[in-house]
Amino acid sequence: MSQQRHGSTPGEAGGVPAFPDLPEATIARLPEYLRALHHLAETGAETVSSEGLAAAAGVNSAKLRKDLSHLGSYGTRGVGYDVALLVAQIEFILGLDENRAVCLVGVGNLGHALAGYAGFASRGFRVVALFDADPNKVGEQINGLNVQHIDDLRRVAAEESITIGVIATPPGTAQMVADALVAAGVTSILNFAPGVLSVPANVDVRKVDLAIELQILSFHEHRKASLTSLPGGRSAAADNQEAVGS
Amino acid sequence: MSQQRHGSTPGEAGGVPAFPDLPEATIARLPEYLRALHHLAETGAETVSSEGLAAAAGVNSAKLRKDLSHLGSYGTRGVGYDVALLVAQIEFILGLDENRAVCLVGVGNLGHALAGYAGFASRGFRVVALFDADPNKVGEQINGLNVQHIDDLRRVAAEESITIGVIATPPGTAQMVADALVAAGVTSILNFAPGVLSVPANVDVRKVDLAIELQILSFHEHRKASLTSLPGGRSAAADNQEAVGS
DNA sequence: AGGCGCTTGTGAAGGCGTGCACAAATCGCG
DNA sequence: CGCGATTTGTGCACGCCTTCACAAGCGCCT
Ligand SMILES: NC(=O)c1ccc[n+]([C@@H]2O[C@H](COP(=O)([O-])OP(=O)(O)OC[C@H]3O[C@@H](n4cnc5c(N)ncnc54)[C@H](O)[C@@H]3O)[C@@H](O)[C@H]2O)c1
Ligand SMILES: NC(=O)c1ccc[n+]([C@@H]2O[C@H](COP(=O)([O-])OP(=O)(O)OC[C@H]3O[C@@H](n4cnc5c(N)ncnc54)[C@H](O)[C@@H]3O)[C@@H](O)[C@H]2O)c1
Repeated sequence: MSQQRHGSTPGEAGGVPAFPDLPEATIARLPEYLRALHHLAETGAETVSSEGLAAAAGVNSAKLRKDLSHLGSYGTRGVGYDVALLVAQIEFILGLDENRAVCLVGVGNLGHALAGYAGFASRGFRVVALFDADPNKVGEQINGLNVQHIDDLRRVAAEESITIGVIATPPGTAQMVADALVAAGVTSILNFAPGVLSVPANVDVRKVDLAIELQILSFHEHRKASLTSLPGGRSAAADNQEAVGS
Repeated sequence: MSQQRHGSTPGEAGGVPAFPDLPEATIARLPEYLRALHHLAETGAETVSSEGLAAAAGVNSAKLRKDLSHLGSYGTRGVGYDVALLVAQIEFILGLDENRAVCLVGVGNLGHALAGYAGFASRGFRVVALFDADPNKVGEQINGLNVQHIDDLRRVAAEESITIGVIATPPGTAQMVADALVAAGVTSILNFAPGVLSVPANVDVRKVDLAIELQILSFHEHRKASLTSLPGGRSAAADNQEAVGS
């Protein structure tokens, strides 16, 4: 999904096994495990079984075990995983202990909501700067942060050691903004503008496109509707439980 | 990813090949092709080669051809694909010609931005209702739509034939809202609240979690940082081009 | 101390997705 | 009318991911 780079292992010299080299599919699930673990920790659980954690994260338990085994897992047979320990492990692997600095470009409709979102801070990130090109927006105060002009991006990024940038500008300017981010030293981009970004090979891009998500859902709606000729009516054959709830 | 259901092919009776039964990976890319095609159509192109379209969509051309071949493709060897025809085909497959009705639950920070987003309407969807539980929000007018109380969901959903619901409420109430949506007949849910939803097997859920996206990026940052001991500096070895730009 | 139940970690198999490489098809031109 | 250039559609091989099934390990209870 999205535009990833990550070839296979580069010809790593024989020394320290610098990094576990986890499968992409696994690292994409770690954040979900982490969220579930935090939730469990709040309820006072000291340990979890792979079954329990898997249910809380919405995955197969075998998959979970294999995922955790990849990072040289700390589990105890017959008991389960130590919640606190696992949280620390995953946070380290994801690099969340570094509390990375993030900047947001484009403080419009969406950007405004993102700038005020508490979920960033609570999950390992600091939004340290907001940028916009509109002179009317520059100077505006949002959630304790000043909106700055996009031309200051390079300077501010250097000052604050920003490595992650979020793009929330109109599609037409997204590539321009991406170029500016890259020039400012950003090496990871989260893009909300529809369209494909072109970036150097050392820069990672992840894309969030709402319309695409809806269109995928629409396809399945279409498919379901075309099967109404079959029996079965609309009985809700619920099969999974263990809702995370609050 | 996310929580999908879609087992393999159910024991379909011998009759009409009701639906192409496309691979999930393919249908996840169709929307991107569609966006690229619309862009091409605006520039006046009548046909595209697989190479051209693939570049515009940011994928391998072989993959694109295989994807299109799955839907009994309309391409001409030696020429390429007819843009208008392909647009119509993909829109039909995705069910976008039905202009599906969508409702949004939770008109807070994020919900407000979503409610005002023009990208829904322009890409095949009608946002026909907004719901919230907060009496202060009910009655508010956003983008020509009235915010209604969540208790009216069932009635309105029936009246407007709503099949897709978007959840933008706090995590603690997301499951409750999902249950309400399902009870109201919604069979596809796009969820912005972190956490796992439990729904009947006939309901599709897709999840958008910003923090997860950032954490995946963070991992790669962490990995990159751990490789600074290697040569290579920061030369930007750009390898892909064909930016979509405006 | 020994046995029993529980849970992890993993070997192996199967399925899915990707990308190469090429045959088949079509167009345009001489 | 035939030929070459071009581009699609796909057979095939490879690798990744998922899932089952089970041996190995751990703690508790007797
Ligand atoms: N609003 C939504 O709910 C929503 C949902 C999904 C995707 N998106 C996408 O997110 C992007 C932003 O949407 P929006 O509704 O917030 O649009 P918007 O027009 O409200 O905001 C865009 C902001 O970007 C700023 N901007 C424009 N060019 C810029 C530049 N070169 N540098 C810095 N800032 C610049 C503008 O001044 C404006 O403040 C769009 O690409 C849209 O397609 C929006
Ligand atoms: N704000 C963001 O940028 C952002 C980004 C990513 C994810 N999210 C997630 O999206 C969700 C909403 O975020 P937000 O910032 O808009 O929160 P918010 O608190 O601003 O808005 C939540 C809204 O939901 C309404 N609500 C609460 N319970 C309800 C119920 N049972 N039925 C109907 N409406 C109900 C509230 O009245 C409120 O208007 C959260 O789960 C958040 O984690 C937000």
